[in-house]
Amino acid sequence: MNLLLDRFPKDAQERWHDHSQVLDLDVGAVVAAPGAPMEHVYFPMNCMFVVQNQMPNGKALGVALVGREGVLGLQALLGTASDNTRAAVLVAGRALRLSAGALRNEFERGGAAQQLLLAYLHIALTHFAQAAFCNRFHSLEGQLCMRLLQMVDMTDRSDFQLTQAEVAELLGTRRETVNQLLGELKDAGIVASHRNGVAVTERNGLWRRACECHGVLKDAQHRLLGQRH
Amino acid sequence: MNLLLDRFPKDAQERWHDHSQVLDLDVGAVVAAPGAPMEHVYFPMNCMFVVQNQMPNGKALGVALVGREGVLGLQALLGTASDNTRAAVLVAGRALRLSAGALRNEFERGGAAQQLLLAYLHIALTHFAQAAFCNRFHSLEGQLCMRLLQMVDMTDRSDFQLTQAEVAELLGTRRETVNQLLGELKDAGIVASHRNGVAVTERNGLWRRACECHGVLKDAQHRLLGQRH
DNA sequence: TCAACTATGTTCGTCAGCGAACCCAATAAA
DNA sequence: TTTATTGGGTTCGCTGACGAACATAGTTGA
Repeated sequence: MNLLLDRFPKDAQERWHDHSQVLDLDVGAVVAAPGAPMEHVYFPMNCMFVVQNQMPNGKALGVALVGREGVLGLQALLGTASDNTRAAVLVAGRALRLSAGALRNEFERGGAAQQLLLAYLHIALTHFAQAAFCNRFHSLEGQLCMRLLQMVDMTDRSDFQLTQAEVAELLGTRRETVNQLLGELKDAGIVASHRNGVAVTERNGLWRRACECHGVLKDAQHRLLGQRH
Repeated sequence: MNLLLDRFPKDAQERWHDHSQVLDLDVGAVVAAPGAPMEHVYFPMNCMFVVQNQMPNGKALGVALVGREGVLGLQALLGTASDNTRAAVLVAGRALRLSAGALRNEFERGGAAQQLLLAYLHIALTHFAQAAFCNRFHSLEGQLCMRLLQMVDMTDRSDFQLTQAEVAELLGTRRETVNQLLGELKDAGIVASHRNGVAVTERNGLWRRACECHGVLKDAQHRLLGQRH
């Protein structure tokens, strides 16, 4: 059910069996917080996570979205130290949760599993670097459309339960600005927004207004993991 | 001479001996380009690199500085595929260049060397995520001061050979804006700028105007690698 | 059913940084 | 020396996004 998990060798998946559970996650659930070492990693099955960089003062910025083509929490591989990463559920659904220890053991065996994890670290680096670029050069409209597009493509849903304030935190902007932007998209017939939710009605319109990062990240996914067009 | 290299086990360093050379690098030399897989990694001894995210259209943004406390090019570990990373020499000097193959072999042995490389990957992720945050929230003045401060701290020099256009490319802005900002810093007696160069005259002034990222990145370095004050 | 809360809409002034179009000084090349 | 090139300095108008201060509408619960 998770495209990345499926690519791991069968024997690795079997070894993980006793160290993993399928969880049902609600919107807003926090699965990683600044200062708390990761004890699990999460393979989204049909849900989605936001990875944020959150500073001590509380300000946060979304730096990547993780859906069924990825995994959340590879920091667990990199040592025990914590960082400023925060992660929360953006789209409710199921995810497979695996203990950091089991992941680490598999990694240390080397082989295909290690390769795959390293490749996904490359993806993570690419996402973060692209987020930097995007925040420097791209308009908030472009960013909003790009993120919505990612959400649609990564979940095959078009209706999302999230408030304008949550979108604002994803983009690192004010709720007022999000309201403004969503208003324009609504006028253009691209989204419909009800209380506590946004529904994408015309994916193409989003695509036209989204910044180039959408394509860049899709390409990277394809190039580094050889999956999805 | 390189703080990270020093921390590798002696036997690893010996194994690397035949696969590495000390190079003298000039300002502007390009050691990594988008689309070209990394064949070496570089441990700066007294020089410094900029890591940029460069898009196909040429626009680029600096996402990290690498000095004698780090290493450039760990993508070489993550697979053969290339990404949008560009890296160039920002401060001239010496660096130890190691073949990607030798690094990879050492990594696959596991043990302390692997741990250290993974920890440094964590640093790289932190730098990138922080760059995203910084470009979203911090003024260009704050960013410029932060980068200059990093340059001073990472090289123990205070005079840098770089044009305003190069600084502009580091920050992802226009040369005119850099001119503006440097003018203000000059008026405040914090830097002196001659043709083709910027000299920091009052480090404290920089520190006062630098954005919080300076401290964040220093902390991360300390926390994740346990080195430097 | 009235109050408290949560979420959405809207407006107005302000400003950092952009884009474009310049001129001038220093250096390198002829 | 004269010319060409490279780098520094400045100006003006514009605009995306911020900050603050609101008004309104659903929703929960006492």
